[in-house]
Amino acid sequence: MATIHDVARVAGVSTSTVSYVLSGKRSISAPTRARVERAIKDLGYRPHAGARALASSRTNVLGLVVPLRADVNVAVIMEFVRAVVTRARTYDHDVLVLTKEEPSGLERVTDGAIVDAVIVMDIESEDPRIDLLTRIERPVVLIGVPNDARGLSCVDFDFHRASGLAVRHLAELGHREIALIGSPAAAMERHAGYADRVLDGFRSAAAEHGVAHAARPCDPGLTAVRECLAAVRAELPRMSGLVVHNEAALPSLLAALAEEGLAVGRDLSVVAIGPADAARNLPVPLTSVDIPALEIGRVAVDMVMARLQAQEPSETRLLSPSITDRGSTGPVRDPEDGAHPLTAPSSTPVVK
Amino acid sequence: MATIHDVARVAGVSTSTVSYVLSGKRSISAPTRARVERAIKDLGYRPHAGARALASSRTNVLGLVVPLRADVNVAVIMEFVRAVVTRARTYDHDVLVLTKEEPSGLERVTDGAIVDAVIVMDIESEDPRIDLLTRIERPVVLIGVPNDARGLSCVDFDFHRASGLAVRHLAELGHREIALIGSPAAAMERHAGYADRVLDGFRSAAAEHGVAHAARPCDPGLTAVRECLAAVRAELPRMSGLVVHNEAALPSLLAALAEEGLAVGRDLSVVAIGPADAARNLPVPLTSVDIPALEIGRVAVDMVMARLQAQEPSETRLLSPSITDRGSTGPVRDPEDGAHPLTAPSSTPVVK
DNA sequence: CTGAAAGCGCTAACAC
DNA sequence: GTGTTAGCGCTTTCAG
Repeated sequence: MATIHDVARVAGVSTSTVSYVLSGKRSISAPTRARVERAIKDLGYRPHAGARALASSRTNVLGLVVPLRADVNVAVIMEFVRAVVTRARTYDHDVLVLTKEEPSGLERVTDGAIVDAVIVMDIESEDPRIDLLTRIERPVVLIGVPNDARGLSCVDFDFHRASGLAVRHLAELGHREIALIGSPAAAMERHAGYADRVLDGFRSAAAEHGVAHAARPCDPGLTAVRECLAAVRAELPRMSGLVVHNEAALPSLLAALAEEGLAVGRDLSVVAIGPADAARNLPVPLTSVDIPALEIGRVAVDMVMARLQAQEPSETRLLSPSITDRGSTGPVRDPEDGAHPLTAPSSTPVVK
Repeated sequence: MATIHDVARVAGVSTSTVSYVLSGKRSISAPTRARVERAIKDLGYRPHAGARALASSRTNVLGLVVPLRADVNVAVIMEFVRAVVTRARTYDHDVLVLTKEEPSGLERVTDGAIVDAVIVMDIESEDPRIDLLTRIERPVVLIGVPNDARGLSCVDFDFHRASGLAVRHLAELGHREIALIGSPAAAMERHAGYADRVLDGFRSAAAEHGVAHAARPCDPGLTAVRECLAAVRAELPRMSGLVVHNEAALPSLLAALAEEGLAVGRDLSVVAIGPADAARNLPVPLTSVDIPALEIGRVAVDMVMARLQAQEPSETRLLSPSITDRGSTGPVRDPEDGAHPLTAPSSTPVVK
């Protein structure tokens, strides 16, 4: 590989001139610049990343801590990664992936000057890594908001308002008894972060709109979903609207409802909270509050890069939710209009 | 941050001794080693990655090219990434993610000495990147097998035998008319790689076992699935077994079959080809030929590391398929036993 | 507007 | 078994 010396020789200038042409940190006369650029092109020169990192203490690499064992969310995580990698490239940075599972991966890459800054995904309310993160002397941005951020910057989707929005949507359609089908119990306990906030938002919005409500965690299997529905109905006999924050359980939920002969959008309204394509690629497309993973990843990179270029105060940014109607919700059915869904299957037969 | 000089000073040795303690490339007396290790710990010393890379021309970073826009497969891709990152750590390497979409990401990181070697996912039969890859003067391992590997090493799941195995399973249960529900048409054309091989394996195994067969690409929606089933039945009126190589369409497929009142495993046998948890977390768990993404990723790293440590000849490794019975297949039903599924719904009513 | 040269922190000959 | 030292390729003062 050609070095900066080769370029300098071919262009008939000094190595520092080549360096400055590359960095733009001092003005270069047009003809000189042209000769240097010519030489660079001719030689196919690329600066050696290690040498550059050594001399400048900048690696142009961002560390991204990813929860690779995440039970649910695979799709969302991929979106984040995609967004972060793509956005990082616009700042001429690459992305090094660290697993949440490697105990001291963060210290390793920050102390070893492997990365310039870090983005940490999947932050829990009482995340045990916060302490360590505050000690890192490099820009850090969290995707997720812990209870006490200790001066670290965060970005996240506003899950509280997201479930509130779902509730309002149902309430405005006249639904008076609605339920939240949440993440699997295990995830709910662990990821207290967004699971908690979805639950809070659900409850306060339901109270605000004066609708009766119940919430249940749920596993992805059909049996679990059936049990979950039964439990909900025991509490809310006239339940007519569902908010589902559980990507993996959606197929089983739709199957369970179909079994009962309930037409989604007519007999029962369903709003999902999750990535848009999880809601789209189902037997019945679902109205949903889409998690803007791309946007979150983009913002995370912007924040971390801003802090790499200048000393900025820490901040927390919450992205606003919006709802996309895909037809799985509708006005509550007038009870006079026919038997109650729970009592007897609706008029839409399932067997054709 | 402490440097190797600080360590040397504190331990009362020369920097080279510290370096050799770290690398183990020459023998060090026990007491010296102990003093050095003590100093390293006390100072919290970590070698500077850039300096090390500059001096040794090894970065301890692997490049992984990921298809971030992949239409299907998100789960499989995440598994690969997880496997690669985890395995790379056992060789003290980190992983830098590149997108398949960045035009010359590979040259950039290899020419710039950002990575030591590369693993490239999602290889197509006539992959346009092959040419470029052969030009890289670093170890390269492909996940996927192109028609002409031009001396590059490859790992992949044996998709040909995988669908063959699915067919054999159905044939042995007595099914005489079976169909393949494949990837979306778009993916089938693009990813010619595994999609083609699944199709080939399906056809030759069907011919070998003397069963009538048909194959169709399919999109994930319910409408698309219904049309696909109808098309298949037009060709194979007594179709009783399905091989599905399309993760995203599974929920809709199960919904469509339920609509018709067909009980999976009884009235119709279904074998999926895909990641295990896609087959597990469905309303009806599916018997499937599981794609061993973890194993593939692991092997890819092993292969690339072997080539980093020594000059090895190129090779292609195909991982053997095996089938996991989750109850979605069963003996073909005796036609005398009742009306044919297509003619009239089976005896299992759907509305309860 | 350009050049010379001093490091950046580490590795690996080359000594002994 | 250990120390000395010459780079690795680049950035960035310091000079002009």
